[in-house]
Amino acid sequence: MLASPFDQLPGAAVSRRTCVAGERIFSQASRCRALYYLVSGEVHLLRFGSDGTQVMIHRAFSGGFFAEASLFSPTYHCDAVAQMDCQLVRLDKTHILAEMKNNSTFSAALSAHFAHQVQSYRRLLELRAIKSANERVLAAIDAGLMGGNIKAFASEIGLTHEATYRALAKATSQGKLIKTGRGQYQRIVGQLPA
Amino acid sequence: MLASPFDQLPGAAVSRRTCVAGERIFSQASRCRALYYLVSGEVHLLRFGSDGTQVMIHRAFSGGFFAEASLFSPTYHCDAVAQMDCQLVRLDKTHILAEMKNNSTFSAALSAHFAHQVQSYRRLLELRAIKSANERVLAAIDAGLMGGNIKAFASEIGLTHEATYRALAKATSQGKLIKTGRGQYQRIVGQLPA
DNA sequence: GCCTAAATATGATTTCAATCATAAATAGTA
DNA sequence: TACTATTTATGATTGAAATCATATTTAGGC
Repeated sequence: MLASPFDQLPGAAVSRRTCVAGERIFSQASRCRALYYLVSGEVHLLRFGSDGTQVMIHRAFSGGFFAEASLFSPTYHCDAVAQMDCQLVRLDKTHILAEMKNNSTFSAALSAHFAHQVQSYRRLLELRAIKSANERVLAAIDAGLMGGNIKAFASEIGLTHEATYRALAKATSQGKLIKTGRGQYQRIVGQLPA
Repeated sequence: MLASPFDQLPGAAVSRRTCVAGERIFSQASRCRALYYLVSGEVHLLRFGSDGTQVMIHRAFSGGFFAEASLFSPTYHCDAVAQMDCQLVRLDKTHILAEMKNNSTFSAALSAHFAHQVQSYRRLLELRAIKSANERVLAAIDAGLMGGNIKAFASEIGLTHEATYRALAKATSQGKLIKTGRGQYQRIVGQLPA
């Protein structure tokens, strides 16, 4: 089941595919022909700087989209790498652009979708501006960014995994988190700001 | 003259206003009724964290928009502060939402506008992930982010102004920049990556 | 079940931007 | 013009995260 507004698209625009862990779904600078909906699995969007350092630009989970912003771009501007076996829905770019012309409800919903993305990037920017690793990690957990993997979480919030592990350990010793298992932490809600 | 796609709006949606340097155009959490086009001047969008630190979320210059992403939000999620005397165009939110329903060309263009914003935030995120202050400053100049004021530039790229001045001085001494005046620097294009 | 690889975790050291301090140049203003 | 505030600029010190190193635990493949 596709999420709004893409559920309004004609059948010809939609096709299913699977990919295995580690697979590159598309690469930076390659021609952009589609965007994707993730049915299950996890996909990371990565950009490689001129010095070889990689930046995680987006983490897509089940029920999320990726590469939407490339709709208006002739080429992809990042790499998409499956972090595990994934089921995904391919949404053809030309069909989407056509639907936008014909269906104002669809384009209005698409605008809203992008506007929310803009806001989430602003929140991420705000989060990454927190200098203290300890505070940043807690704020990120409160923002619901810690899904599953600590290393990916660390990368998303702009810290090394070492600094993240240390912050998690410290917050746990301070009673701000409880450790429910290896790599599993839960926020003590009583500590949330009023 | 309004930039696309907002030039398609009916006259009733559009009104002009001016504001003076330092004026707060809107505040975080206040009701969102309009978005703005900047005819002349400069406006900063700032968010204040729970610890009091402020983050620059966006810098709008002549010919740019701000608060577009709040179109689908009942309240503003940041403060807008005029950095100098400004002329701006107020675009009524309800009119825009109505136009989106009726005019698919308008909504398609609006989607494209937001998609480009998403991409520019991704570029900013990538830029801010560059750890070395020296490299970050040069990358930011190459990305065309240095407009006018060094302190605002420093804030936009997530560095202190001291670190930014030092990086500018160092790059100048290394011949990567030329200093054309107090606070005025120009990139030596021969040094750009191939 | 064994072997390898990756994630989790923590210790030691270094590095570099933040911070604190200060000064000169400029802009604004009374 | 004199006075104040701000920006530009640089020096000294500090602190905290990056880096390097090394176990341990877990997951996955054969």
